[in-house]
Formats: sequence, structure tokens, C-alpha cells
Amino acid sequence: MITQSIKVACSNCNLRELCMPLGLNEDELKRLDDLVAARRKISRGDILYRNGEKFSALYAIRTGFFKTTVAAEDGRDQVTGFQMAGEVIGLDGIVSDHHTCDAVALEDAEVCVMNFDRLEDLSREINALQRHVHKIMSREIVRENGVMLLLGSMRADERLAAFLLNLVQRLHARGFSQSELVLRMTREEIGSYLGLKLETVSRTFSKFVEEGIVEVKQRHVRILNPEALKLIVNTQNCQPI
Amino acid sequence: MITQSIKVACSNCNLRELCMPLGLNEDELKRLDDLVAARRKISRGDILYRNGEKFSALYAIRTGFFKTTVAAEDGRDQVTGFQMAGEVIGLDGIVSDHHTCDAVALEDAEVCVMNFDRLEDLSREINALQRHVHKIMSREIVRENGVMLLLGSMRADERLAAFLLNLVQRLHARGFSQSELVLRMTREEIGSYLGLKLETVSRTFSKFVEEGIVEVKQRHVRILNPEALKLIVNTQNCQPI
DNA sequence: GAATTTTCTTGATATTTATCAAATACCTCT
DNA sequence: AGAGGTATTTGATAAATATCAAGAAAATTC
Repeated sequence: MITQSIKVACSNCNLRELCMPLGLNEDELKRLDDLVAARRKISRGDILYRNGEKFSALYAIRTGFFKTTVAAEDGRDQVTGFQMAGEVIGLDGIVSDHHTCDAVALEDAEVCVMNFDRLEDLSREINALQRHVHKIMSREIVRENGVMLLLGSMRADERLAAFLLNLVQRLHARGFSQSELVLRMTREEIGSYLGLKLETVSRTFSKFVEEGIVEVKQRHVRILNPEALKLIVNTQNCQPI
Repeated sequence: MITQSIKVACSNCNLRELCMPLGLNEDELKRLDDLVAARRKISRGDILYRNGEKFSALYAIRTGFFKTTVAAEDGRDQVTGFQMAGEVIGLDGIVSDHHTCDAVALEDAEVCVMNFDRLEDLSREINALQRHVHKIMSREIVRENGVMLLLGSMRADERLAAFLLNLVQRLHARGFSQSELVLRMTREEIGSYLGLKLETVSRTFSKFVEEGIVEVKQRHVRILNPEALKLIVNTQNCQPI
């Protein structure tokens, strides 16, 4: 656990618009800088926090890519999300004061450590921050609703199509390509997230390639026909009349 | 939409410990009473709020039973939760200022309407309330993580066993029986929540009955062997060595 | 840079769950 | 109480996905 004490400032962070509220005044911005006590570097494969660990902070991802997983009592585990720069993780720990999932870096990463007690103090004073914290939590709830829809009612190809569209949309919002992406996770991790076995993920990729919808070279994916992916997600269940 | 203006008080509500923070002082309790502007009665089958509707309040369930559902673009929908007395619903609406799911009463119900702006105001002033709101949201995130585990990695019988155990545990926390329960939802709604078809739910119930684990008479369920249910949830995936 | 390990793909087969269908039970309304 | 509608159960069959297996490709390690 390497905690670096580089003094950092939200006020001149180019990711601020992703993890912090907009429209703060000079004074509020200055107080915000105080919130991020430290940054922390996490190497690929390392764990930022793990199930059972005491909760003390939320983490804003500056660089890198994470997965979160929950474990069943019998050892199975389930990937509950993939998180990228600008996203905030650790919310699961608030309710019981202990984390209930693991957060694992899928590539070398750096996070801003936001002490939660201080975040609560500050968000009592800055209305926009309070609202922002609420929105971040609500957004996570809505995201998980979407995953439940995916897991509960979609078939393998719909799940993978929805997954690719979601990933590329989030990457595009961060200035990356709309059509090309590099997967940071294995087929097995994708499968866990989507409730499928890795072989099914692989076969479904191959099917998409055959149909000319995507190009896949290992973890490099190029989306040739995004409309086809959208069609797969949206029309699978439409009955012919 | 019947909004009643019966003046009601959290301070002498017997459900307070479920939906409100503990350890408030006299003064704080008095201010809390101001939060619940009104109660609202919802008849069975009616919708408390629906997808797309403007968000303005959270709802604490006083009596009755709800389901929440999200809809896919093609019309499919997915039950994302079943909620009972003392639980708070509406959190999905915070992020976009509009609700993203429907909340439907599965039996005649009554809810306390908590204006969210006022809740934010108040939780800036009462630390315990602020923390409580955060916990409620975090609890929902953790619950959904559990559902993802269920949908992503469990088989039909494990899902139904986990569902029954969860329901009966929550009912027991409200003073009901540990072993008997009345389902407020159809097999189809259970199936939607568990990512199964209603026939599969029915067959799995029948299997449990054959095995002597439960008694089922329509929607009345008696759990004869809770340990067997726990075993089904926990050991399905354990490999013999 | 060769060896080792991990990841990925593909095929054959098994299992689980969905689908279609029909009969029965139950509830609600008049 | 009876009629109509809804919900549930059960059977037969189909479809989707998992499992097992083996080889190929890529990444990592020494």
C-alpha cells in the first residue's frame, strides 16, 4: 500500500468535470482541494480495497481501469462493474462501514483518496457537492438496475452488444474513439460481469466478427457497425405480429 | 394521485427505526416531523411513480408492498426489487431528476412523501440524517450487488432459495414469522426478478415441496427446512476434491 | 529469446432453462 | 353461486448456454 503525499489539486485537474460538481466558486474550489488527502498508485493486479476491509474513503480514479467483484460464501465471485478514469468507487462501504466488494486494478492506476468523513463535512457546507454525492450514488443505483435488466432478460449476444456499446460510449465521453477500444479485462471477467462463461463470450465475439459487426484481434476491438449492435440489444424480444 | 394532508409525525412513528436515524435529540426529532409533508395512499396495482416522471421526493413505505421495474426500449421489463414497510424508494430519480423505473403497489399501501430538497436541507443540518441518507443509498447499492451475484452466477434453485431466505429474513425483522410468509407477487414477477420464466419458478417450488423443504399453497409458503435452503444457496458450486 | 504460463478459440456433448400447450385452481365481480 | 378472467401447475419438446477437451496464440518470466 503505497500512499504518496504529492500535494494535488482538484481545482486544476482535467478530470474535475467528471468526478466533481460544476459551477463552484473560487472559494469552494479551494476548499475542495483540501478533500483529496493523497493520491495512491495501484499496480496492475493489485487490490485497492477488499471485502471486509474498514471503509474510510471514496476513490476517484485518475488513471487506469478497475473491476469490482463480490464473492459468494462458497467462493464464486461475480464482477459487478468495470470502472475508468473520472469514476468514483468505494460507495459499497458506507452502509456497514466496511467494504463488501474487492476493487482490483486491471491496469496500472492512480486514484484520489477522498476521506469520507471530510467529504461529509464539506458537503454539508457546499450544496453543490452534497447534490453531487447524491447523484453519484443514484447513478450507481441506476447503472445496477440496467445490469439487472441485462442479466435478467437478455441473451448472450444482447449482453455482449450492450456491454460493448456501453464501454465505447464511456470511452468516447473521455475523448477516445467511438469505434475502437482495447479491452482491459479477460474473456472470463467479461463473462462474469455478463453472467456467461468465457467460452460463450468468445463464441459470441466470433459470431459478431462473422457477421461483419466488429473486428476483434485479441483485446483490440473495432466496431464496424454500431447500428447492428444497437439493433441486437433492442429488437431481440420484439415479436413479429 | 390522492395526496392526503393528514398531519403525521415521524417522532411517534413505530417504523422510525427502520427509515430514520437513531439517536436524534428532541429538537432534531421535531425538525424531522416537518420533512414528511404528507402521506399518500396507493391502491393495489397503482403506480407510485413511473419511468420518466419528474423526481421530487423519496417515499418511505409505511404499509404495503411494492415492486420496482425497469423497462428496456423494446418493451421487456425487469423487476429490480420488492420493497416492504420501512424501506425507502425513489433513489433512482436523483441522478437525472427523473425517475428511471416504475414503482407499483402489490397491495394497498401507504407511503410517507419526503420532499428531497427539504431532505437535503435538513441533512446539511443534522449530521445523523446526512449519514443516514448515505447509508440508505449505499445499502441499495450493496443489495443490487447481491442481485447481480444471484443473476450472474446462480442456478434456478439457488436463486429461488436465496429469494425466499431474503424475504423471510426481512419479514422477520419486522416481527413476522421466520418460517411462514405470504407472497405478494405472482410467479411471473418472481421470475422476472430472478431472471427466470414463471414455469421455471413454479417447477422449482414443486421441487422444493417434493424434497420436503417447503410447503406451498398458492402464495402461502411455509419454510420447513431453512438449513436446506441455505445449503442450496451456498454449496451448489463447491467442487468435490 | 526461449520457456512457461495464461488467455483465447473452436468443437463435441451435456445440462439447464425456455417455449409451447393444456388442464386445473383460484379470484373477482356481478 | 356462477361466469369470466387470471394464475398456477405439469408435460413434452426446443433452444440456449455450460461443460469438457484440445490446440493455438499471446503474454510473461527467467
